[in-house]
Amino acid sequence: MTNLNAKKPKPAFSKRKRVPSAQAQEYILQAAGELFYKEGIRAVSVDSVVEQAGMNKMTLYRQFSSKDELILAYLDRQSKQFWEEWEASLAKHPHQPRRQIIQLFTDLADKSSVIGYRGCCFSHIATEFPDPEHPARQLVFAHKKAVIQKLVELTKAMNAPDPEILAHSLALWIEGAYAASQTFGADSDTIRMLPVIVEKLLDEAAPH
Amino acid sequence: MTNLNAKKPKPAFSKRKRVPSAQAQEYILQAAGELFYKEGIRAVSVDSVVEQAGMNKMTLYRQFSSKDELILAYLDRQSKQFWEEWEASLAKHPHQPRRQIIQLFTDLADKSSVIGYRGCCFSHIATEFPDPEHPARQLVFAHKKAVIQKLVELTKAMNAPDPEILAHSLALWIEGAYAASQTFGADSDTIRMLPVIVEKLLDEAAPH
DNA sequence: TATCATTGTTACCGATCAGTAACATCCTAA
DNA sequence: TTAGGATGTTACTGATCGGTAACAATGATA
Repeated sequence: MTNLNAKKPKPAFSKRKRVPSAQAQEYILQAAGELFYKEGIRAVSVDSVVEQAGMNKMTLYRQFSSKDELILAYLDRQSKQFWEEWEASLAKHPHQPRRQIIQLFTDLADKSSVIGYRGCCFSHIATEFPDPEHPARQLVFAHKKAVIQKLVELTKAMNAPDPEILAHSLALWIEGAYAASQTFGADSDTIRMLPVIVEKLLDEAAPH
Repeated sequence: MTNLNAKKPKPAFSKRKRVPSAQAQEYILQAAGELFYKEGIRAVSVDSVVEQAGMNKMTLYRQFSSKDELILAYLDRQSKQFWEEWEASLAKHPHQPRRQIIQLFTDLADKSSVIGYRGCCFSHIATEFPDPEHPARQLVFAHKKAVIQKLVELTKAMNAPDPEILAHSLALWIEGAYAASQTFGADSDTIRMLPVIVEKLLDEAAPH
């Protein structure tokens, strides 16, 4: 009752296995990736990340000094994965920028049609963290800027008369697809039309 | 010390003014509108809404049975405002659907360039409430569907050969503009190009 | 074998959250 | 004048949040 400092002996089951910090970090980032994307970043507690990872909260806080830092690590991972998928799309049609662009959108439409798809995790950040000065927002800014830059390279490579305009048009559709996939779910007319309208735009912007 | 049930007499300043419930509701919805949009819905507490409104928490809970219900009322308001602005854009060029569409995007670009603009509050909901069955999500779904429907009406009115395709193309750009304005802020190349690319698309989709 | 940094575990902190009970005060209508 | 419903105010609940202290167990190295 009054013995506030009582130490419970605890059976000390010692079910615990020692996990090297690098692997623990991996588990935690994987769990964070799933939960943040599925449920939203603010909605996911550090405790639930830890539980999903099968780790202990202290283990997390020994790797990441705060939830914010965990979020940054999460975004870093997502960005790497994004560019891997991007390059995978391009690799299907080497040196054919027009077909590469169409492939990007076809793959995007495919991904958007998977149940559980929730759009772009970077856009989620922009919504969930209104302060543009937040470090996570800076990562979002850099990421989206890089996407436009890569699109410009592609539209230049296909000799579009106005590569900037075309690239921004495409970038807006990418963003739109992210949003639409969230609103309308896996079965969306808009998403289904996406590759078609891109092809039409490319035809008109730079006849081949 | 131990007198837990002590009632503090309170000077009873009686600074309180009685406000009829309808007006209280108005104050609360106005405060909720500002805060939800600016800071995000999950990030805004009921207490802060109440404080911003200059009301008391009980006053809020006598009008809205829960925060969720307040959110629904907030969305209802935003939807009404959205359609008012939409109609205002159309009214600038009666019976000229092509110019009406361009006006919609011009006005959208203008709004997106205002400091503090945070994109589409309905898209925020989709991000912040992952459960598609959430009543707020249903409102978002209905709203976005209505937008596409209205766009189809416009593209049909301008005798586009494929009004559905054109309408969805435009809808994707609207969504994209919302997202881009958040990422890049008030000074965005993408947003600046928006009216131009729309005009180009309209020219090519349905020559006038 | 002894050392000691690393890892595992529990219990806790103060803050904040959505929501409510209980009571004080006011205003209107009869 | 009075009764009673509407409104104002305070203080509270139980849950959850991000983050930490303190200590126990472990295992590689010397």
